[in-house]
Amino acid sequence: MPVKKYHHGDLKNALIKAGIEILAKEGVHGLSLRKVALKAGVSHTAPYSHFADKQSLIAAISTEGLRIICEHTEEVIRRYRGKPVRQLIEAGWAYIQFALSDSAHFKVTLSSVLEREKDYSEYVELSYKCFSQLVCIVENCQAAGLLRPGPSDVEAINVWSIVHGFVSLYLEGQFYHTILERFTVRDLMISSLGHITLVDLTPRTYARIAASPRYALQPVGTI
Amino acid sequence: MPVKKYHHGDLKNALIKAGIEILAKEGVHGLSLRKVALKAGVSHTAPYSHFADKQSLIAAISTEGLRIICEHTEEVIRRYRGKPVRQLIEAGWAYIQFALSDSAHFKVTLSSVLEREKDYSEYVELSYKCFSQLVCIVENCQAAGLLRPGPSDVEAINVWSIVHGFVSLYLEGQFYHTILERFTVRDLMISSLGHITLVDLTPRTYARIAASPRYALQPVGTI
DNA sequence: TGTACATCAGTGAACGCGCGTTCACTGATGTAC
DNA sequence: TGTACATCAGTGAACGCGCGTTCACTGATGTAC
Repeated sequence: MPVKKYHHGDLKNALIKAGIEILAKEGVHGLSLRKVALKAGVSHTAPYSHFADKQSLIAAISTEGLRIICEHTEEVIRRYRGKPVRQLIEAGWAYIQFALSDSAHFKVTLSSVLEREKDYSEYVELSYKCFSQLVCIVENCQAAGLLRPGPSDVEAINVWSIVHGFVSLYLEGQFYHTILERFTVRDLMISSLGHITLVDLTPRTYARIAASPRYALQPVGTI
Repeated sequence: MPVKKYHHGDLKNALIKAGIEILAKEGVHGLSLRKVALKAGVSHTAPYSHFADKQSLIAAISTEGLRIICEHTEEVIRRYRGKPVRQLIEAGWAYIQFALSDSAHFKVTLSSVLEREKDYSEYVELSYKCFSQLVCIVENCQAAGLLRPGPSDVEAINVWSIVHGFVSLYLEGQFYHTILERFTVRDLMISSLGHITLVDLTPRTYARIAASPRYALQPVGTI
C-alpha cells in the first residue's frame, strides 16, 4: 500500500478514472469536480492543475469513452477478418455492451454533455477514427455484395443510427416489458441489423423472432 | 391587455408553456422551477400549488411533448390513409421535425430527464399510444407486403430505432459536414428508411443518393 | 557532490451563485344559509 | 340578496446545499552550476 505523498504522480489519469467511477455509481447528474477530487484523494482544487475547467475533464472522460469503443471495434475487425457481416454485427454488439455496462459513461461520450466538442482535438480525432472504422466495415460488406451499394459514409450513418437508436431507446426505458420478456437484447439487435444486410446470415435468430407471435397490444385508448 | 390579478386563472398550463419556452432558449440545463415561475409572472413558490416538485413539472412538459408527437402522427395517418409506406416516411419526418425545431423539448420528452416515469400515468398512457400508432403503421405496411413480416411490435422498434438514432446523432453533432453538405436531412432519413421497406417507393430520392460518390475520407491515423 | 533556485503540483480558505423546498401568511373566490 | 366562512392559489422571507472557480500559499522535485 503506497504511502500518501504530496505529489500524486499520475493525478490526471486518476481523476479521469474517478470520474468514470462516479458516473457508474451516481450517473451524469452526480458528476462534479469536487466529488472527482475527493474520490481521487486530493483537495477539491487539485484538478485545476490538470484541467482548465469542468468541461475539460468531461472532454477527457468522453475521449476515454471513444477510445474504448475504438479498441473494441478494432478487436472485432481483427477477429472476424473476411467475415464482413459478422464484423457489422459484432461491432454493433460491442457498442451496445459498452452502452449497457457503463451507461452513464456512454451517455457522456455520445450525448452532448460535452459542449463545444470541436475544441478538443483528441476527441475529434477519435470520433473520426471510430466513424472511419465503421465505414471500413460497411465497405467490406458492400464489396462482398452483402450490403446495399451507395456512398459508404451514408450507409455507415444508417447502420450507426439503428444501433445507436436501439440502445438509446432501451436505456431510456422505452421498450415495453412485453417485448423484453420474449427476446434477448442481442436477438433484437440482430433483427434490427437484419434490415440492413441483403442476405440473412443469421437465419436461426431471425427465424426464432419471425415465428414468435406479437404479444397482443391492448387497443389504444382502453388502458 | 389583461390586468394582473392575484389569481392567475390558468397557471398550471402557463407554467408548462413557460417551461417549454425556457427549454427552447436555454436548453435542458437552463430549466429551473424559479425561472419557470418568473417567466409565468408569479412568485417562485407559486408552482408548488400545481406541482408537487420539479420532477412533476418535468413530467407535465414531457407529457406535452408526447402529445405533440401523437397528434402529428395521427394527422399523418389520416392524411395518407391507404399509403402505408408514405405513412411510415411522413411519421418519421414529423418526429424528426419536432426534434429539430424543439430539440431541448424533444430531449426532455425522450431522454430520461424524467426519472421514475412510471409514476406519471398520463405520460405512460401517451407513450403507449404513440407506440401503438407506430405498430399500426407497421402492420399496414406488412399487410401490403411492403415490410418484412414478423411480430409487428419488434418491427416497430426497428423503425423507431432508426429514426430516433438518426435524429439523436444529428442533434449531438455527430454527422460530418462532408455528409450534410451533400444531402438534405430528409433525403438521409428516406435513405435510412429505405433499408426497412421491401420496395423502394422513393426511387428518385434514393437514386440521387446512390449516384453520389462518397466524399473521400482521409485514411485513419493520418489526420 | 553539494547548493541555490526555478518550477509547479497540490492545499485550504473564501467567494458568489442559483437552486429546490419549507413555512406562515394573505388575499380572492365561491358556497351554505 | 346579504353575510359568514371554508378553501386554496399565490406571496415573500428564509433555509441549507453543493457547486465551480479564485487566490495566496506551501511543499516537493529537478536542474544548473
